[in-house]
Amino acid sequence: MRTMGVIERTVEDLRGRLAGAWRAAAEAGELPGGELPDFTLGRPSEAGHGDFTSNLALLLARTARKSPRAVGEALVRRFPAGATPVREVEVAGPGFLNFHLEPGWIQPVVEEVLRAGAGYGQAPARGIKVNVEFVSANPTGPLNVVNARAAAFGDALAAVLQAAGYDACREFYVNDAGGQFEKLALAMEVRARQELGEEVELPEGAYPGEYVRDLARLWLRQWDAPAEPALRLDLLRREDPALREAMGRFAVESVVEEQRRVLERYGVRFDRWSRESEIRARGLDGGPEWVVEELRRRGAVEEREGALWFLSDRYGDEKPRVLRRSNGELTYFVPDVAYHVDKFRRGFDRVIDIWGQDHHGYVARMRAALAALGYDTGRFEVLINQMVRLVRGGEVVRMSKRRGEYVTMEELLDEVGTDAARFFFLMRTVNSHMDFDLDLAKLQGEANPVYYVQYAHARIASILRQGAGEGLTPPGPGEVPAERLTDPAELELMRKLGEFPEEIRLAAEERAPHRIAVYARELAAAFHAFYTRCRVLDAAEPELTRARLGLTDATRIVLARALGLLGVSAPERM
RNA sequence: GCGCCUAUAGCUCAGGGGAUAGAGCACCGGCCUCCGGAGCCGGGUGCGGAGGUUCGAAUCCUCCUAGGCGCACCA
Repeated sequence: MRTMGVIERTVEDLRGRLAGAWRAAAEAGELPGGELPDFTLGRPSEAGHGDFTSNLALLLARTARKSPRAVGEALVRRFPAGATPVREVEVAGPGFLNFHLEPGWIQPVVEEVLRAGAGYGQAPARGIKVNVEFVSANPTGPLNVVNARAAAFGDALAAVLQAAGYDACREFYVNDAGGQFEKLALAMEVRARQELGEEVELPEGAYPGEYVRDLARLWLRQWDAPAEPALRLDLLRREDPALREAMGRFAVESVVEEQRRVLERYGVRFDRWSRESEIRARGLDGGPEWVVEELRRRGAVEEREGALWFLSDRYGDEKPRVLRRSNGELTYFVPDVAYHVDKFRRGFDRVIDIWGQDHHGYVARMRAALAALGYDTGRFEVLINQMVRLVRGGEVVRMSKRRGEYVTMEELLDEVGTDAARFFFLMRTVNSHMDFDLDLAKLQGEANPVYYVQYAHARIASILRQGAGEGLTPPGPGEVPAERLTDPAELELMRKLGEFPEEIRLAAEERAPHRIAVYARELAAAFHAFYTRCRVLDAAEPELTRARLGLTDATRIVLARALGLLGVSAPERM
């Protein structure tokens, strides 16, 4: 049995008492009985409206044939005593019930945070396995800024899921086979020939990126063949499939290694790197051929014009999709289905994919395939990571992938750093297009929201250092005279601390880690306001100092945890 | 043409049925005898348009407009 946070406890108490007031009023004939409506009990939008507010009177007014305010008055008259110290319940506005509590209600939160430490907000394990697959960039070139956004999002989502009690796995799918691979391998061969001095054009079907030159050069350096260029060129011009394949493999491994390195620099570490080549190699044992046969067995395919079609329109897709082309090759789709089946077979209760906007048209067919194979598609989710435009000096930075011109993820990190990049991406919802202001992200100053939050943490660290120098150490659990914390800024800060567990839960449920970024900013703001109003270290007031040190330390814990979920550092000094 | 996403303050964005719609930037004022001024406080005729549902709509539904992205026997 888990212990509830002070806000959860209070909400439950007030809800119960409000329901009790309704029952009592109904029994007295003041209000109609029947079903209790699904009413809200939450934080009001405005400070003057109390600590909690409810819309119950508004919802009951219709069936009661009374004005909402009259219903409210009846509920207030019957409102029973209980655990939470309620100073006043007022009927306000069109009929809201506003609960004004005694300041003591929130004070236990300091104790809760100090007791839980870094585990504050951590939900107990639910025993639900979630797979989060993200980035999964083609191994044909360096990662770009959209990949950086996906990486920040996927990593933070997994962290938030873990905090919410899920068993989350971060996974990267390497498309190291199929058409893109062939294009890369071909480009390697031609680039190597160019490198050896041959005047040869890059053909249409080859991967155009300039970096393939570097890879070809690296490959040549380690090529196990006679060193004479003429001989080497001769070998390459034979266009030997095995040699080309080897070059392709070399390129893929180099690129994947490079991607892994950049991601690690970004603080993203995957639990698993799955490979399309391995899925393909499985054949009838859960591989692409198995998918085809299983769909056939279930009557979901049709032979037409020499190709094999999956009748995906029977499963919610727009139209049938090709599984095997008339030239005998499987489409990319088939191993991809096998890969998703593999995730379910590995025991994941939920499978979450983060895809780029340009793949959203692919969602319906993947869903259809899983449905046709008998999987519950409610367990499969696709989140779409929208485009990123880089803005510098008020101008959109032009990028063209076709011409191989784009800002790489690494260049982005060089320019603004990991903390700013991650925080900027995570301030936004994932499914809306975003402008990334490079100038703002680079600013080491007040304008930059990431520093605002980090500054709060550094400031706390500084206070604690200063206090330690004066023999004023933060109190442990059980040593905080929290009843001394009554300033509005202190109450607001405690309230924010209390909201953290719920924020984690909502961020996980809504797949919205940006909630944590927004929360971190709000928590930092609440601390800065507290700091300005309330002096922490005051030798003349040892009790108050102890209480405020406890609150300060609790804020440090939660700020560090929130930043940690986002993958942003929480510096002691800046 | 069809589908998905988006449209909120001058700019970048939160808010996804509740009261007077928020924050940062920018702009204009204040605030250090004192723990870090990378801070605090104050300053706002904004929900693309039109209908609809509702006691109540930025939020839900329909249509329209604008932008992005898809709609291969590519991946």
